[in-house]
Amino acid sequence: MRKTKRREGGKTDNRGTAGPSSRRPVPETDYEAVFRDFLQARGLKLTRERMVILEEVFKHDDHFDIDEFHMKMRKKGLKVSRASIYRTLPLLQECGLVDEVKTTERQAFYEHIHGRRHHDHLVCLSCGKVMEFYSPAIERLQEEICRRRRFKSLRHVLEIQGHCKDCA
Amino acid sequence: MRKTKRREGGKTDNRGTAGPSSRRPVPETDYEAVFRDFLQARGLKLTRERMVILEEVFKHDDHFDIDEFHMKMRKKGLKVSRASIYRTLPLLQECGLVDEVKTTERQAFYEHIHGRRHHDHLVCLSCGKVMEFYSPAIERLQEEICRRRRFKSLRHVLEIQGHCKDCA
DNA sequence: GTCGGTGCAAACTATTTGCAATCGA
DNA sequence: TCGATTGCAAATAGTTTGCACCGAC
Repeated sequence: MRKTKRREGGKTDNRGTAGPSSRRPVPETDYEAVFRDFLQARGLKLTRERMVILEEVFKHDDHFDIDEFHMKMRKKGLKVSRASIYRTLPLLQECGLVDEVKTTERQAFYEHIHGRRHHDHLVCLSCGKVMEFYSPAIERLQEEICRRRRFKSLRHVLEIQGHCKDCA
Repeated sequence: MRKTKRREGGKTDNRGTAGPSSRRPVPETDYEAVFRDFLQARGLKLTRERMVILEEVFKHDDHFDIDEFHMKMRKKGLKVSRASIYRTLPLLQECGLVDEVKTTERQAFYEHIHGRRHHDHLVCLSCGKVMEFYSPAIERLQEEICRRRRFKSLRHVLEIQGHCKDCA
């Protein structure tokens, strides 16, 4: 075994992943369009692998790491190498579809952010569960701090570690 | 070269690191006593290496990573292996003298916290400068969030990334 | 047909660990 | 003395990369 797995999760897709064969006006979900446009604008190719990865990313509604992600795809019979995943996720990040989530674990975690609001995390050190929260007040205070220091904030990471109510 | 160095920094010590030969009532700085007591309580030995590392840690007034730390020691002629540093920092962390700082970089950063207040960080993505800040209001809001979720908070990491006023 | 992309395996980077020699209590 | 600690080198773990073949445009 490679590491301490965090939750299994990854609920199945329930966001309209209508196949390209459906209604005329919206032949593809918007994240596909975003990625497609991004690739085109950069002169990059739209490969089968990239699309498979994109779809899979949007089927995860929570954080995932690359190893877990890769294995899940293999189980489904989707053949994409780990290297391609490592090469594709940064692209998805660049076009704003995916966010890299920093946790205390060694490896990187990702989550799709398209259509989701920014949020921060509560991480349970016992069971590994990750909960999201969002505090407008904290966001505002952070902006205030940056303004005072004349710091141009681009992103932030707020992770609270401890024990969830089930593990306490 | 091994990695993208963050600032060089590490201002020289200006906190009373009075040599053990100074005034009678305080023959050693308190962090030394803390470490000594901790080791004793755990039946661990006070070795030359551990002491050298401890002293060096308290000479850094900002974040440092292990590689940088090790090289700085070698330049000073202090012979301690990287392995010992890797083994000693967790001890210092356990006794509350040192904190591991999570950043977006791959490697771990450390900073001594003894006698310092908890604080969070502003990290400049251009020059790598790290600024500290502390917001009681944010701390309070975090506690509030944890209380509502019945989450027992043990620590948190808040890092705001962006560009400092010199790099903007 | 032309590059860019893919998969594989080897390379890298940060960290951990087994082991024999060494050292503190 | 005796077990804990050290340094070294080898082992891990996550990620990146060189290269030959393949496929999107």
